[in-house]
Amino acid sequence: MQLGELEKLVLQHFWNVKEADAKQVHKVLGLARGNSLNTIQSTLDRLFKKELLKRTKQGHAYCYSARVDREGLIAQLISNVTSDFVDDGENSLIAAFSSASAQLNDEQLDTLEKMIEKQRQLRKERA
Amino acid sequence: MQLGELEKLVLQHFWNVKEADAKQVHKVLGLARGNSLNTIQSTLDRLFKKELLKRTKQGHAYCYSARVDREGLIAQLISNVTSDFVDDGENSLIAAFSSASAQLNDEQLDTLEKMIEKQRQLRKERA
DNA sequence: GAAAAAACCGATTGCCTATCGGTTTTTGTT
DNA sequence: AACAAAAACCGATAGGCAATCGGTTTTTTC
Repeated sequence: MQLGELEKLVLQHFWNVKEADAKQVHKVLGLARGNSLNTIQSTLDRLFKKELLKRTKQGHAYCYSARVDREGLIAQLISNVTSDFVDDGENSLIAAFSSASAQLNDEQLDTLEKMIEKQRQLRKERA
Repeated sequence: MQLGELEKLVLQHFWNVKEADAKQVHKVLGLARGNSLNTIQSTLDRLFKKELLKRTKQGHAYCYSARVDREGLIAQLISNVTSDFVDDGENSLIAAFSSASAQLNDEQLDTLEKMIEKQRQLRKERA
């Protein structure tokens, strides 16, 4: 799946704003870029069809919100873009990690390992 | 950077074959898909311009070979596709790892950690 | 120097994002 | 119910990129 500039901006907007209708998004993003309300609406619709946004009819207008969080989208994008180069079996994200780790230097490997620990910690706290 | 189906096939070919000219690639990949030699040539040229293949004039014809290995390409693709969503600072690959790790379950975190160890081991052996 | 091989050029198709204008549908108000 | 305003929907255009070739020019090789 291919994301354009405006689509990316809109997604990021919804990681800050929880929910908004086309008009509101237009006010925040569209005006600055000189987009018409229609352009924003189309983009919201495209993102909805891509299942990256959800929406509910809020009386008058669709109220959109993120369907995936930033981490989820990143993971999905990585899987998409790497799946053809990776013998999956189960998880192309893991496989991609594995492959890409060859590109990291020692210091970066350390960093990565620390992040794994941090993840584990987070989960313990939530348990 | 955007890769099409044929481009991916060609890249994978060069991870097996070290080097080949258009004719040879066509014989192996093109005929099976019903592509003309020209189509293969164009694709090779596009990949060359994208700096994913290198080539040298081998007397008569260009002889192509991979400029990036599989791991390098995967890393590059991950960086490309995630860089807009990640506060880089230095390495968008690391940042992407970090973000995407939130999507892994405990078992997958273990797997990932083991891979880091394996990487380290590999490097020790090479040192 | 002529035939064959390879490279190069330019055009077409197909897919996708961006962008809107205009029309239809929905809603909210008298 | 009737109307005006708001929102959704439809369809069209433009631009970018992969895929695909035909045809022409340039190199090679006898």
